[in-house]
Formats: sequence, C-alpha cells, structure tokens
Amino acid sequence: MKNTIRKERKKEIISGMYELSRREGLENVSIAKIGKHLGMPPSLVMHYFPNKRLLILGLIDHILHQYQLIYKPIINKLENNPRVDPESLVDRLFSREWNLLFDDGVFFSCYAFIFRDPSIKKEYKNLHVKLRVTLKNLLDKDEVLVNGNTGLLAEKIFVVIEGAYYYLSMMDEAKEYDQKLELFKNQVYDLIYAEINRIQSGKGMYSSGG
Amino acid sequence: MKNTIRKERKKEIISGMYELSRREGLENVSIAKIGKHLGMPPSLVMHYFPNKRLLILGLIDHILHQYQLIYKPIINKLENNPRVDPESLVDRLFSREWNLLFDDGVFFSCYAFIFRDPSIKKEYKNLHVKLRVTLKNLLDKDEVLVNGNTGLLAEKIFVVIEGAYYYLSMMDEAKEYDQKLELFKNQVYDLIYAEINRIQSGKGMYSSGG
DNA sequence: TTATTTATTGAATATTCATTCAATATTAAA
DNA sequence: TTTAATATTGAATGAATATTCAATAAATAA
Repeated sequence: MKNTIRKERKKEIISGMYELSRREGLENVSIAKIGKHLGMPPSLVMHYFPNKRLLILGLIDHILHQYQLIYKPIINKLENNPRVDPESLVDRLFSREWNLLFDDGVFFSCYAFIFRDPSIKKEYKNLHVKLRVTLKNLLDKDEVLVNGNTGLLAEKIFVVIEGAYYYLSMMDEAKEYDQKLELFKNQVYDLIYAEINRIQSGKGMYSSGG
Repeated sequence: MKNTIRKERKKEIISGMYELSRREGLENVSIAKIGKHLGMPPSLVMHYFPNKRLLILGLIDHILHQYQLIYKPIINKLENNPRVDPESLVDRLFSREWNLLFDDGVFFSCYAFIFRDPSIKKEYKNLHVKLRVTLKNLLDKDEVLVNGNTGLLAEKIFVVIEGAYYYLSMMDEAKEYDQKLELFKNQVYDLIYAEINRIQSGKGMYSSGG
C-alpha cells in the first residue's frame, strides 16, 4: 500500500518535529533541522508537508491527540467502576504523571496560535469541550450526582484544573508545588461536595447558579 | 541626560516589537523588521539590545508590566472603598475591557518561554504571586473576610480567573462567551460566600482545607 | 574649545531560511 | 513486462536571518 508509506512518513516527520520543539523550542525548529534530525533531505519533508503552515497544523493535531491521551487511562479506570469516588476522580485528574509524556512548552507555543488562526482555535476548543463532556459522563455515573447539574459541575472542575495547570507550571520547588496542588484538589472536592449537598437538601444554600 | 535617550529608545524598540508581535506573531518578528517598522537601521536596534535574547527579555518585561496594569484601575477603585463588595470585586476581576490594551497571543507566546528559561519562569511567577497578595489585601479590607483565610481564598479565586482566561480565549460566539463568563463568576461568588459562611458558622460544613 | 562618550548610519558578513526542480529509485497498477 | 504513480535524492534558489564593523553625527564633560 502506497498510502502506508505516506502515513508513516508523515507521522515520522511530525514526531521528529515534536522532539525538536521539545528540546529547542518551536520557534527554533526549521524544515532543514527536521530533515537533518530524521536523516532525510528537506525536500522530502516538503514533499509531505508542502509548506510550513501545514507542518505546524500537523504538529498541533499531534499535540492535541497526545493531550487527549493524558486523560485516557484516567477515564478508562473510572469507567469500569460502577460508581465514581470523588477522591480518586480528583486524584487522577490532577495526577501529572503525564509530564514525562507531554511537553508543556510545546503545548503552550501551539496554544498561542489560537489567537491568530481561527481553525486552530476551533480545534483547541473542540478538544476542551470534548474533555468536559467526558467528565460529565463520568459524573453521571454517580447515583447522587446524576440528579444534579453535572454539565455545570464539569465546567467548574475543569476551569480549576486548567488554571492550576497554568499556575503550577511556574513552580520550581517540589514542596510548594505539592502544597498548591493539594489546595486546588480541595477546591475541586468542595465543588463536588457542594453539588452533592445541593442535591440532597433539595435547594442550594449558596448562590450556585445554573 | 544621555540616559534619557537610551531609555526612551529602548522603550520605543520594545513597543515596536510588541506591535509587530501583535500583528504577525512573535515567531515572525525579526530585528530587521523591528528596525524597518521604526525607521531605524537594524544595527541601532542591536546597539541597545546586543542580541535577540535580550530583546525577548525586554518584551517579556513589557508584557508583564502591562499585565499588571490591567488590575491597576480595578485595585485602585476597590482600595478607596472602605469595604469590599464581593459582586463588584468579581465583576471587576473578570471585566476584560483590557482586551483592547493587551494582546493575549503575545502573552502566551511569551508564557511558553517559562518552560525553557528559568529566569523568565521566575519573572512570571513573581508577578502571579504579587497579584494574589494584592487580592488578599483587598479581601482583608472586608470586616468579615478578614477573620478568614484570605490568602487561601485569593489563591482559589485566581485559579478560576486564570483557568477562565485560558478557556474563554477559545470562544468565538459572544453569547457562549458571556454564558461561560457568568458561570465562572458564580464560581468565584460561591468561593467568597462559602468562606463567609465558614467564618460565621465557626466551622466549615465542607472540607474547606487550609 | 577640545576631548570623550554615546547615538546613528549604512554597508557587509556568513548562515539559515522555506521553497523549487530535475533526476533517479521504488512501488503499485495495467 | 510495461506503464504510471509515488518516494527519494541532491543541488540550487533568492530572500531573510542575526550579527559585525567602520565611519559619522550629536551630545556631554573637561
């Protein structure tokens, strides 16, 4: 199959580009460097990605796919449980074991493109919406939570996760990192318990909007 | 004063660089382009910023300064009030009128540098910590909240603001944007009311850690 | 005023950039 | 096997890149 070669080469090129971006930063990656890294002439790189924009779009697809994979094992494990334990859910959502698999620098370099490229913006948005839907479905497996507004709860949880992801990236000291991480975990616990509370008492005691 | 010329020129160069980054993206800005944009030879640009790294560091200083200015009017207004009204506080923290003054694309392009440059990481962190301290001081002006853990509360509020900032940047439709914005505002209200509640009832009903 | 420092210019550097092209090798279809 | 399509190579392109340098102009200090 001629198509197999094509697909594999494209994958190889994007992977190489990703590795280079990780090491030297996306802004320092060139077609020539990618070729050199993979032992192929730059003209072959351009045979599969006729211009640099397509190369970047390919990288973003790759990044977003990887980003999604981060949550895959978390989701799989939780899906097999008949009931969702809030603690283990939050633990898993915040477990950043993926750090080894995923480079935040490349991710945010690509993220910056959303502000000047509408199609990239849409791609990013779709992924983030998708993750929220997945979380909502997980929450709906809980016999109590299913009676509440799990869509809203998922939004609230993710905004904390993403804000934490952003802020924690600035931490150097492990101690401080862990301390803040704990704090944000508690913040998510509170969201879940508040929703459970709201459901069980029929009406919320806070201004929990909906 | 010889120093005035130097300072003004440096400022002019960074401003020009910022304008270009806004229009074409940071990755497409070069020393030659900056010079052309400002009507000066590239050698003059390099006279003040002997290499490109210094130019980028200058830009980041500028960005972070601007970022801080966003909160300046908000803080000023609130500081003059003897008491902090939670609603107007949250309204102001989420008011993104600054969008005209500040370019998110450049901000995140620069943010991506924290993952490969420790000194940039530190700069970013200092700013974010500073903003939290400022918010804590504002919260401490409230006669009820001052008896609570305002430092913790400030952290929790900012993680929502920053997560919202990240997520809302992906929204295109005004309606959806407003809807989500409302949601995140409520989330912050709830944090404030929960803390007030916790203080007034002596002990929290949730697992509000501290 | 003279001497010295700084600001500014414009030309020049080697290097890297994305991209093109023609030639050849390999694979799949007829 | 012949034909057609694709994969791969290597050389070449001009434009853009960061940076250097020597010369001049302007401002400051003596």
